Amino acid sequence: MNPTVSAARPGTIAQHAVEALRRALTSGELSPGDKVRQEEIAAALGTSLSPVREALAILEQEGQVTYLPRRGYYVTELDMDDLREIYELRALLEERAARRALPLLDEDALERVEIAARDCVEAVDGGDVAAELEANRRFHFGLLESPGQNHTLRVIRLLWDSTETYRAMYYNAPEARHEAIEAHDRIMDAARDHDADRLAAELESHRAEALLRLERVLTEGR
Amino acid sequence: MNPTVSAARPGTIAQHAVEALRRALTSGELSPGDKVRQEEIAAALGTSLSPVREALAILEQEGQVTYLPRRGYYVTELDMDDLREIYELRALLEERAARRALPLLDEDALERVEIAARDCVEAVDGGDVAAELEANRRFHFGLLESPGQNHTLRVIRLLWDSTETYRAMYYNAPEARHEAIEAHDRIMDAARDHDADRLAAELESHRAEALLRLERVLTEGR
DNA sequence: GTCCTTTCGATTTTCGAAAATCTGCGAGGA
DNA sequence: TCCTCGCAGATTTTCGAAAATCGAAAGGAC
Repeated sequence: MNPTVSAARPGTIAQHAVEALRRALTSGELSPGDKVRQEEIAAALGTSLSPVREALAILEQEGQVTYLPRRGYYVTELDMDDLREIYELRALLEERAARRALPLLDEDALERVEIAARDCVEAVDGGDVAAELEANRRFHFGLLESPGQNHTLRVIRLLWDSTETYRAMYYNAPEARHEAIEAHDRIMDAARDHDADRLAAELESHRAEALLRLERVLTEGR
Repeated sequence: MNPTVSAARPGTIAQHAVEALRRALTSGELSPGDKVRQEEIAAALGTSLSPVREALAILEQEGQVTYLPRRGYYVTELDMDDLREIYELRALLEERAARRALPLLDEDALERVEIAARDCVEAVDGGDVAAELEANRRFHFGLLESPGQNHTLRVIRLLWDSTETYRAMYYNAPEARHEAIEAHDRIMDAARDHDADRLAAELESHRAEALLRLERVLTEGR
């Protein structure tokens, strides 16, 4: 009935903690190698340790933090080899998923992707990295979602999750974000034309570009 | 000093709970669709709820249990379409991983795989499904492990984890287990010869056989 | 008879504190 | 000087109980 009242009912505190930690990771509050102090997080969220711990257990499975028993959780550090491997896996799985999904994309689905693309533009203009990351995901997964690919998408999502921290790093460069927008246009075109080969090629070059930028960020950052 | 006493010192209680839950899943104590009562598990392990919850959060990420906020955890149910999709993904990723690892396998690595194969035989003879599952994993991952494939293996492990419950189901049939042993011999031969094409083909037929048996178990079980 | 509300026991979720373990530092000895 | 040992504070891990929520049964109202 009342949208403003019922809005404040998403899930558990643990889920809230997962989201908060994700934000901390993408905003740079937590950087690769940092130790994650449970009490600190709990205090910042105004909760006890239990939900924080559950959230960390989840993020550990996603590869965003690394767990050392009785020593705590640390923000996962990836080197260029890790990123390359993950991007190769993504290439393999995403091309396959995109080719399967493309013929099944109806006007509705394309519409949603289009909206996601626009949200990307908006987020870039507003300089909102978090919103950009979210809309970017919506864009890419919108192209892949199709019946019978749930597990494939779960795996791809895992790969995205484990590199989210680093993706956020290069999105801080404005020119990278603008270039991503243009790539999205080309991808969108190919999707609208239902041209699988072109779509695959555009997605590949989009990924390759991202990897290249990551390399730059990583080598100069160190 | 005392091996029986000092044996109980691997990790945290939460990790212990993960293993216990895995055992319950593969032994059939917990079947697909079952609700997992936290208190029940905690009582069985003689612990409080916190470690159980953490364990469940981990298994949820692996896909072995499904979480419904404020309603609890349920053992994940997979249908034939799910299993087919997961096996296709495995085929894609494992062939790639095997081809990359094969040239890098040294005598030591092959030795470890050989031992795993023997442990499989032993477990089959002893009728120990849990030991068979463990040795079987050691066998297959021993062929894939190689530098620069950590993330690939992480993904493959995820795919194995999410079907572990079902793999345990068909390993209850003795003829399936003996057939697996023979397949392992052929796979081992190909690996020793460093014949990538033959290895890939043998792995593929091993997987296809497993999927076929799963189909039988699933259709008659229902 | 059907639909809606109320209530109760069961279960999940969160808390706050106790217990266990780790890290860093400084004293004592080679 | 370098190393080992052991203590003190910080941090993680686990516990036991309180709070919140859910599902189902019971009780009306129409």
